[in-house]
Amino acid sequence: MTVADLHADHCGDKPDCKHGRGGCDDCKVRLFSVCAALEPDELEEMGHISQVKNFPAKTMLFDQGAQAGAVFNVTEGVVRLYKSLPDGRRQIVGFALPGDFLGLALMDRYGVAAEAVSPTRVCRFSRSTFLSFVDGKPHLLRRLHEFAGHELSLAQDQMLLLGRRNADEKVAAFLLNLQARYARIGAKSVTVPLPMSRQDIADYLGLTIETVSRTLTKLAKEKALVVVPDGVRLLSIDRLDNLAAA
Amino acid sequence: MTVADLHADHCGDKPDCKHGRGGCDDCKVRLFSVCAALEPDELEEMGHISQVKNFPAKTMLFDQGAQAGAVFNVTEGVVRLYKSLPDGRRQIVGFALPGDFLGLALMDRYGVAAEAVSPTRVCRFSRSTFLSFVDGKPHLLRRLHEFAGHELSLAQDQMLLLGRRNADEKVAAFLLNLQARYARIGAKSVTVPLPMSRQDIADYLGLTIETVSRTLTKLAKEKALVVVPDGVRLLSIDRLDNLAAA
DNA sequence: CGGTAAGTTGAATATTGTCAACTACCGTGG
DNA sequence: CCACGGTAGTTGACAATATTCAACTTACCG
Repeated sequence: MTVADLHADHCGDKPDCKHGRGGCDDCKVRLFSVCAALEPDELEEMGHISQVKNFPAKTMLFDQGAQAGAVFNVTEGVVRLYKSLPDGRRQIVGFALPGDFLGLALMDRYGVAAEAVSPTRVCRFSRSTFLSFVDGKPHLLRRLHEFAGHELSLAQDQMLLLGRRNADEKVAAFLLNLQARYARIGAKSVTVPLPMSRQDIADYLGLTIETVSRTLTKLAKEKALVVVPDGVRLLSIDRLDNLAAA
Repeated sequence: MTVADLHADHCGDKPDCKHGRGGCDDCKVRLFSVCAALEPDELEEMGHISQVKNFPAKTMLFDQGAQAGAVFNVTEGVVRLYKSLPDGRRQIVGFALPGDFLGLALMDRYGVAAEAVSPTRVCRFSRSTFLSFVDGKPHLLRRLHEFAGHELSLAQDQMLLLGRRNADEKVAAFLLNLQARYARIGAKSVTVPLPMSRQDIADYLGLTIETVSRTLTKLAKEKALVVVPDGVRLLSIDRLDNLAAA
């Protein structure tokens, strides 16, 4: 897993394109994903019921409120998960990175919409097939539940951020958080790629695009970071940590 | 289940007081709680491993970050779940009502703190005992996972509220939400009890106590509601719905 | 009663949002 | 290869919403 995997190479612009190569055995995210709970024979079966699929940037994986026909395991790329108000205001509730599972709740409708931020590759499972697969595999269900618990915990952190932190703190926490998540999947670096737009960041942090931009400029002036193309380089983790202080 | 059950009668001020009476059979929240997934014999066993416990208002059930020694099923009362920043800022991430389960994630540490808002009664389970109990009962684990998925969905709604709604919309959504939750547990009424303080409401909505107060006054002036002791009476659901518009 | 905690209201302030102009970047096509 | 057009991002001036600080009222409990 490298920073390069934040962008899946894809076959032209076709949203689906099955690659013959690569089963679950050499899947780069297997150990971070729900699949790590599986025995070798189960993993084999998992490979049979899944379908590799590519989504170019800006394409939608599924829409909020739609019948949940499938669940997904992200293997490459970045996905934004969001909710919208009727008047167009948008709140991004999370960015899914390689290893993340979409449709964790296993509910019959999607609670959020999902769009590829960068070219994305996923393992796709029909929801009903996946449900049958899970049935009778309590260890997999336990793993899914662990993931859900983790998601819930992240959501609660984000509530604290949205409700009680100012713009500086929000941006600092966001960058450190993203850095930590990249590190977990093996892309440890002080240069944090930001494949998502300023608007995405704003909609994630409950700010406007202008405030995000100003805050980054301010942090750059303070020598806490440098804005680079499609990312930031963190200069003073201390300074940022201090702002983000959990 | 009535509005009265939002306050548990309790034995003096002792935080623990086992009532001999009442097993799971005549539990008022059984059908709303995780227990509804259980077979009669399992329910019987559940009764044996649980302990009824009372928490007077303002007492803490558990603290953020503490070793998760127990999980709880709330049967009466209201509990606030919150996270705090080092400087004292607080974000309430949810209010638990009768039927709600605390410690759903089954993680080894509590991610949030929990305090009784009103006198509260719970079924308490040692976490390890509960884990053993769940082990080998996939239908119960499924039920817990459903609850977790629901919690996650609520958390995402709350993110949208915190990040993208103004004060009026926040308060209106909060009141309607609470009314709907009371209705689900059988306390349907246009008079919405507010056992929690204005500070609690503010910390839940990402506002200050003054803004909450002003907003309620404003909505009262608009004849959308009337502020009554320990609650509000909703006069114009339409007007509030319009503000809260999901 | 008297004292404390909770809630309301007002005036001033501040942070963030809005609107608008401007700049940088990137791919396309002449 | 450079010009063009479009998108994304930055910056500035001003406005608005919510916060802060403070006074005051009300309700509650001993």
